[in-house]
Amino acid sequence: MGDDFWEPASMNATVDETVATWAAERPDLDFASMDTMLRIALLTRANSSASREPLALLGITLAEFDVLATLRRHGTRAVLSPTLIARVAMVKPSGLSHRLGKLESAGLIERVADPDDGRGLLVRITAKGRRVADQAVRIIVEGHDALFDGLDPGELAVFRSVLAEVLTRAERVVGADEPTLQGDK
Amino acid sequence: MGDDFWEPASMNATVDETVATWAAERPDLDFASMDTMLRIALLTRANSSASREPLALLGITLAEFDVLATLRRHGTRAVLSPTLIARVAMVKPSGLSHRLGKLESAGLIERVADPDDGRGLLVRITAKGRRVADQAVRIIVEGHDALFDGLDPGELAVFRSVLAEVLTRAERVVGADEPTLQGDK
DNA sequence: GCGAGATACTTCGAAGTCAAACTATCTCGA
DNA sequence: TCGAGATAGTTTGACTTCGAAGTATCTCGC
Repeated sequence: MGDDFWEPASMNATVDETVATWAAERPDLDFASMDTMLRIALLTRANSSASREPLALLGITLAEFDVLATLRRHGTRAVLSPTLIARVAMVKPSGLSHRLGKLESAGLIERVADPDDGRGLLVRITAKGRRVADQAVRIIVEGHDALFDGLDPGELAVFRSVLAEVLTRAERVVGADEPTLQGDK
Repeated sequence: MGDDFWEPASMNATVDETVATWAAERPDLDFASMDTMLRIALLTRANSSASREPLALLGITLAEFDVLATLRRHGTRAVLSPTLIARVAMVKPSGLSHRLGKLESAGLIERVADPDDGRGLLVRITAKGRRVADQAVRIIVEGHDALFDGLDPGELAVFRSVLAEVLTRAERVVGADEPTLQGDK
């Protein structure tokens, strides 16, 4: 093989190439599942990439959107504790403090003392934060829709049911060693 | 709704809850695609999590496995340039230097000067690196297989074809703004 | 009441990645 | 042959996240 067989290459082609080279070196293994999981990983990555720029225009990162969205979708006047937000957003409390700090500096949220618990805080989204969240979620949803628009409804239904099943299995695997699943790096 | 409705919660349930709360607050938007993409993102995350521990037993991280695997699957005596590896592994050259440094310290790879290009290096996997890569890929493949084992072949075929189509679309979207796709944070 | 242990959140330090700057070398036209 | 511009790889600095330690406050049995 030459060694410039690597043009920019599409993601689908990258997966094909990866699996093909593995299969040639390790004919004893079946790489069909790896093929699928590689595509899923690349899809996740591409999707995150695609969101980054439009969100940056709104002044937030995807990580910050996660937090802002959690607040926004729980209602206009909802107040949530950092602990709760961290659990839903699947971030460690230590990481959340930083995100909340940035969101607060940007005037998108407010932290106030919890009147019922001297240790606790309550996080509330501001009017500005609500506007940003509403614009952001529209962008996110449009991006997602573009990926599935026009696909055969029957095939899509199968896709979703298989996905749910696989996710259930993945959970069981992770949960086996580790009661709470978290971070991937 | 109470505010302790958040037990550990399964990933599928987390997605259901997220989409349901969004739908309640923004009935003007359709969250079906977000539902699917959330599950895909969580699956990616869970899958990475699941690999981390077994790979740690072999003394490598998932990121290092990416590099080691790239070398391994290109043949026992293949020598690749860092630039090529970075492209295939979709890492910036700056990030790759660090990974190669760690792999070299661990004795899993070697970097030698490229005889044909004074600027370049050639990276070669060592015998030890090959052993680690072979053990690691078996672990990875077994993990992937567990996610799909026993599913209906017809449904799986549909799942894979939809996935490939969606990945193609994702690529087009990203590629529109950005010639090379990369990093997700 | 009181004190031991649990819980809420933050801060600090370590690790990993990217962008940008830097050094060295190569390519190619004049 | 020379030199301008491209290319290979590393280094540095900024940023983000996690784990662990730290501070403050709550809970509950005595």
